[in-house]
Amino acid sequence: MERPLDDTPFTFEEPCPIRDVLDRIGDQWSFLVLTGLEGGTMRFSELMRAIGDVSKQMLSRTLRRLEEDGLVSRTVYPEVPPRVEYALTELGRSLLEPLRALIRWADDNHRTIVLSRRRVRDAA
Amino acid sequence: MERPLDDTPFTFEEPCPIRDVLDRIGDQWSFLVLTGLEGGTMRFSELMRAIGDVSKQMLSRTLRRLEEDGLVSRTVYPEVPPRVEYALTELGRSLLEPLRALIRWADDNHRTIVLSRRRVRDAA
DNA sequence: CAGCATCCATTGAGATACTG
DNA sequence: CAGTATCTCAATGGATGCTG
Repeated sequence: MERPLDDTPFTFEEPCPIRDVLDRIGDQWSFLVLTGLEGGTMRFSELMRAIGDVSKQMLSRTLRRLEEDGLVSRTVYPEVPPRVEYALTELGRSLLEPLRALIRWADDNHRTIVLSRRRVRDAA
Repeated sequence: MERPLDDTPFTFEEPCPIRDVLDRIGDQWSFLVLTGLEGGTMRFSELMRAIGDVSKQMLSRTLRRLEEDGLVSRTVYPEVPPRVEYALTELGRSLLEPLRALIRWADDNHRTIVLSRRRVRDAA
């Protein structure tokens, strides 16, 4: 919910910074795009191959949103055939830091989570 | 997508730990619940008030999943009226660490993101 | 109080086809 | 090559009412 229960006329753009950020990187692809660009500039099709199972539809949408948020830059080279390169901005790179901490945690604890899930399932 | 494009018979439960974790905390409420429990044990209705705009439906679902994953513990006191207390497990508390780094980043950079978004919108 | 069942609205995401 | 447009389906999430 963007709005509280009552209809107080909020003047802030976004009620909660963290929700806003998590909504973005929490979607299916933003995170993968961000980490995919970690190594440097990439073209649309390169990103597509790197991620593997993303449709151009979703990759396109995701990149556009990341660009809007200023996390990713987009450079079009007016050639034929067209070439478009994506890269992390300074802001995007800075987000990678806390993201890496999360990745590390996920790697370290995923097994435990899967086992916990299974235990619950088996009990049911 | 849980599966790659080809139909290689994967035997792993979950192909990608990070996606799996982000799917969880990336949903609308898990993150709020986790941080809500940061201060210690809380009852269902307390959590509800603390978060503010979550329905009991969603709070219930969220807690159940977090419990399944072993991030939150649930203790039922057989009283009338019933009392149920939720708390972070050791695992849950450990997740809070990298999460806090993300929160910090969000706080620090949210303004920049909002401004970037607006700039793009205004240009259009 | 806690929380499940049901129903409904919104959004996410895939497939496909078309364009500069 | 790098997208956009359209359509469709599945998953998320909200509202409400009922129960132990």
